[in-house]
Amino acid sequence: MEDQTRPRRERILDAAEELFALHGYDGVTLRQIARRAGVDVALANYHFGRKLDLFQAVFERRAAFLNNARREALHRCQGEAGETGPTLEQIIEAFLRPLELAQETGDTGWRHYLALIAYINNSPYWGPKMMSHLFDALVQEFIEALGKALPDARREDLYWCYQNLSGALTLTLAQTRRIDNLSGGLCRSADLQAAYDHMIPFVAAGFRKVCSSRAEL
Amino acid sequence: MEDQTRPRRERILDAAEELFALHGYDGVTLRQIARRAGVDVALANYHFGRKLDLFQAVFERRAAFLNNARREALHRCQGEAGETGPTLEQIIEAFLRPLELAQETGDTGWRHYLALIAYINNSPYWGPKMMSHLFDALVQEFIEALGKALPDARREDLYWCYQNLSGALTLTLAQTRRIDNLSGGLCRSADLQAAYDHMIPFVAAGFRKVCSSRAEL
DNA sequence: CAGCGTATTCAACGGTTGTTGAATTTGCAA
DNA sequence: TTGCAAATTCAACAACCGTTGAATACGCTG
Repeated sequence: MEDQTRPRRERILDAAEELFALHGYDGVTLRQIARRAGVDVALANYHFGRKLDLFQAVFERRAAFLNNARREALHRCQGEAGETGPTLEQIIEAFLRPLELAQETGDTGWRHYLALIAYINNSPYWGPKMMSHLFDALVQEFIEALGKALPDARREDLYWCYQNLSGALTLTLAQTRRIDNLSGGLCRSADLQAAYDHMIPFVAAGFRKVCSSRAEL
Repeated sequence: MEDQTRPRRERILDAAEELFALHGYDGVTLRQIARRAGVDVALANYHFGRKLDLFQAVFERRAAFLNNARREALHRCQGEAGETGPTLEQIIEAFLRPLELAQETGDTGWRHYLALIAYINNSPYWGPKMMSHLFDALVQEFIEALGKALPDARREDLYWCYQNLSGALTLTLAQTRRIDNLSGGLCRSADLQAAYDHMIPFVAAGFRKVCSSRAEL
């Protein structure tokens, strides 16, 4: 059920990550988590304290790594672009590809982790409590870069476009397999390369349309 | 807390709708719902049976009305367009505007209902169980229409673009107020007209970019 | 092997959950 | 008013929840 050689503390995080991503915070029991980790119930409390602290520990385990990967991708494309700055597509690519890479790792934990991010980002309850603490600084950096690539954009238009990007990304991270059913098997949620290969030009075209000079809405 | 003149059965649905939208299925107690409705716990079971049946009753109450409104909007723009068929923007408008209209009603129940739709659409657990039953027929009609407006589009590209549209819409329906914080008050989640006025050209440009003739990804 | 701190389990607690059957109230027809 | 069915409440059930303190096992240093 779970790799019995890993340290128990990690196994609890793994199990919590997966189950929280699938059923949400209230849909999962500490006893379910413990059973999946092959561990006694009380051990979760011993290592993490209250249930809510375990929930947050799951986020913090991978947050720094993920933010660094995305920030480095942005800085790299900025460095390569030089004076003129990177193109819209390059910025969006820097924002999205690190996620695809993480999802395609052998470590399935990343898939669960990003599905969990999708869960809180879409939740009116958790979203305000957790998203800004985790991602605000990084997102503002990207919006800054997008503004330079679209010099005529109004500030508010950039934020609305970012919300559209964030929503499209969130649904892909959630891995609901809805597109599998809808397309009759023609598209598969698990085909992440196809997902991002379609998302990047889609989103870039949207930004350009809405944020180009003197665009009338 | 809740309009005491409405029939109790409706008040239970109202309370369930609002609380489920905010906290999800497992995050809400039948006792919380009953208290909010000003009613005894057992009454929910009397009217709806198990908790899961109440959950589904919430969806079915407004599903037919919503699907009819969107289908009529599509048929209307198809009728007006005549031979050539409606433009991409007109189809997307028919898909989205009925939602904006519902959200802007005095009836706040619609806002909660659509936030609940966002919750299940983004959930790996509920999505497959509920979305296709509720919306598949309607969505296929829209994809059909989109395919006619983009005659060179490959079938799979249409579905991937629809997923991007669905994601952007879902995050807006969820009403998480994240954009309010992120933009420092410049944009407000509650400003639905601004949300849809930005979403429609954004999405239309994305479809065109990805689905136009011989586009290379 | 002794000793000691950490990791893990055991057993139990008070509180809450969904659900139910019986009792009570309500609304309306005869 | 009586009678009867639908609506609503009351009281209680077994099951499960998160959490805790004490007891046990483990892993290391001396």
